[in-house]
Amino acid sequence: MSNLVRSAAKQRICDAALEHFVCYGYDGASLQQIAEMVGIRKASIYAHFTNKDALFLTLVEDAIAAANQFVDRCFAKQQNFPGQFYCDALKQHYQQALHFRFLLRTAYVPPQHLTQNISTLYSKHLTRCEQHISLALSQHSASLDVTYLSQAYLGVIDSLHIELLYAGTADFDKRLDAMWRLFATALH
Amino acid sequence: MSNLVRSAAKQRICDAALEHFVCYGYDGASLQQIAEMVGIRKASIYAHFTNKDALFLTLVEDAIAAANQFVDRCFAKQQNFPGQFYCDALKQHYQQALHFRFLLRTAYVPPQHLTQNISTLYSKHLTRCEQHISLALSQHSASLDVTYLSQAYLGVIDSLHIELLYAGTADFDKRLDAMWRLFATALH
Amino acid sequence: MSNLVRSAAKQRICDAALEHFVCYGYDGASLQQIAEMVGIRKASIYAHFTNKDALFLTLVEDAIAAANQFVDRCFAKQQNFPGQFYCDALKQHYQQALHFRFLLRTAYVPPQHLTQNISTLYSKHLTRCEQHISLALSQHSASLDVTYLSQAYLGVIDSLHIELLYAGTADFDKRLDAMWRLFATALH
Amino acid sequence: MSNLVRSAAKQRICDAALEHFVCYGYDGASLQQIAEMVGIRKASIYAHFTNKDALFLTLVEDAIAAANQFVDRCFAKQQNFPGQFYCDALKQHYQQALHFRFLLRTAYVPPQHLTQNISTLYSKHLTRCEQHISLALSQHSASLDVTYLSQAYLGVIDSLHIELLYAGTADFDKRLDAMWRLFATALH
DNA sequence: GATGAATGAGTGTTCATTCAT
DNA sequence: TATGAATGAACACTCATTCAT
Repeated sequence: MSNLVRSAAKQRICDAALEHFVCYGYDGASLQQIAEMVGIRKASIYAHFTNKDALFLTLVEDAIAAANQFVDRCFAKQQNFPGQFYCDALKQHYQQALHFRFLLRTAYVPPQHLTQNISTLYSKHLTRCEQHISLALSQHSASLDVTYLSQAYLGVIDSLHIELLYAGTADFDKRLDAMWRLFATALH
Repeated sequence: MSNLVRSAAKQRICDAALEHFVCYGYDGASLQQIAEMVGIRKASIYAHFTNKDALFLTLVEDAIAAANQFVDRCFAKQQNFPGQFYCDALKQHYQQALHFRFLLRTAYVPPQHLTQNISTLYSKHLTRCEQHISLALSQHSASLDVTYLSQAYLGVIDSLHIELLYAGTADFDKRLDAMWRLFATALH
Repeated sequence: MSNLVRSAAKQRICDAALEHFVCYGYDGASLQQIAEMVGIRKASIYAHFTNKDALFLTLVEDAIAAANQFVDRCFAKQQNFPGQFYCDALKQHYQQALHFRFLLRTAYVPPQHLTQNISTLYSKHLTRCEQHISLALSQHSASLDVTYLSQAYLGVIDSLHIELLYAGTADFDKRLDAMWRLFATALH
Repeated sequence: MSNLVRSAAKQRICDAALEHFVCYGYDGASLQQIAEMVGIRKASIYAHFTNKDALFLTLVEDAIAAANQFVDRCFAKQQNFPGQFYCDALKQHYQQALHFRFLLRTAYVPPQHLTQNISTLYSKHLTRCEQHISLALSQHSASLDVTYLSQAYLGVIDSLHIELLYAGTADFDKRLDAMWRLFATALH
């Protein structure tokens, strides 16, 4: 949001850092190794970010922004059932979007000293998801219990997220089928 | 499994370490601080555990064992619907059992170099959960689609876990109501 | 001496650096912070000074020049007793002239690798002070032991300097009264 | 005061650090170089001191304690004039006692962030000096203006200190003669 | 079983300085 | 004249681990 334009060098640092943080988490990550991935010296990172926290939080903000865009795009599509497109798109999204993997592990298990910041950012994303599903449900059928179903949908989403986070895409389809069948049943 | 009996000193280290790991995770934790919590010197930890990994994995095994006991006990109870007791007990369990919090964050976001070990241990717990719910479902009604509902139940559980991990117990009841209503609907 | 005229930017750097060095000393000072005070980038300092040493020594020279001017002006005044005006003016001078504070701490405790340079510069100032007081003493009364009293006067000055350096102006009057009474007694 | 006994290794660190700090000051000093002087690794210093500040402040406390002992011993001696022995002993003390050199530069020009601590410690030493000279003066002659002469004596001391700090022992005798003659004159 | 002392490797971070622009 | 980016060197400090006692 703040940095619409990012220098090539800065972006390369972000890309490398994202990959590294996905792998090792905040505490397990090392600026030295990130610098090596980029092909620069560790000190050069500080020409672009004031410290490790700033770099990490930049990635969090990026990931949140991308997550917002993703959910917006999914709910903008024409779909048979409320929220179906998002669920169906999750698997491919997880495989392609590194920042999504980053966001999952970071939102659920943030570094202790950044818990507050990250929670504030992520909760906004959750609210946006809730608004999307609420609207879609109310448009789908006037007789639905929107409050209950919205909560249930968010629970379904979390369930799919965890499947990806814990097991990757291997058994995702099975989980998706089960959870969606659960949700679709409740829609009738 | 290996240590049925544990010296008082060793147990005190485990207790402190558990609390510390829950707070900071494997990489963010420091043996120095754990020793301080116990009131011993850092080097003394090595009189009980060969290294940080061994201490951590001991806690993982403890947590898994406790999780197994917990799920066993829950499914041993008389219950109206399959798996209902476990869901209802989660909130209090989370508040009381530190090893449960530990297990959640550790299973979903393990330290990179222990991913394999932890996954192996946790997947056995998952299998046990699956067996419990499968049995309960088949005993509840012969006409149920056990395979589907078991998967759905595991998804529901994950959803509740994440609610606890991310938001604690604050909004847990809302999530529990929604997810259980979803599941109960599918039982009919 | 070298730069009779100084660009506005260069002078602003000098002003900020002086304040910063007064506060933190050579080793404790950071060009980064000095640049921030001026509102420029760190690299821009190098458009005006070849390095940190050059900047620092420029300030030393400035401070010495100002100290010379100050002692010259003081001894040019009509005064009841030799050197009295300088002593009386010290307190206000310390409060107003940052370069005086800078000179005190720098002359007495210089950075190790510049000790020689600074000592050379400052000793010239000391000699000038000695000449002033010697002349004033010999003009005051032909019967005075000028050599002894000059040395004593320099000692009195150092004593007042240290009072300012260590305790600021809080208890300066008390020290000034005592030292001047000592010196005045010796004049009779 | 707190550590009556100090392990040999810890004392060797103190000795090396004292010498290094005398030479380079707090900000100019490096734990790496101190460790090299001792013949240990940098990290080993932290087995004895929690950080650089703690090491430095230990030396300050040592130096203050030694300064207190020194002034006590000097004023315990039989002397012709109040405070004469201390003044006469300063030169040799400066040559022999590294902690005295350390105390001079540290008390007059302390590292910014420790100014408060050091000032508190040093001012107690100043008070002790003042009490010594006050007592000696009042015992020397009932007709003396003890308040004025005590202040003057402290000024004389500062003057001698600065001579040592700035010029070492080279011209000390000249300064001592002049200042003491000044003070002795005032005693009559 | 516990610890004081030590250490090699590593941390994030700051430093003064350079250089192409 | 100014600066964005980079860098080698150094910084204080923490890490898990070892070992003699």
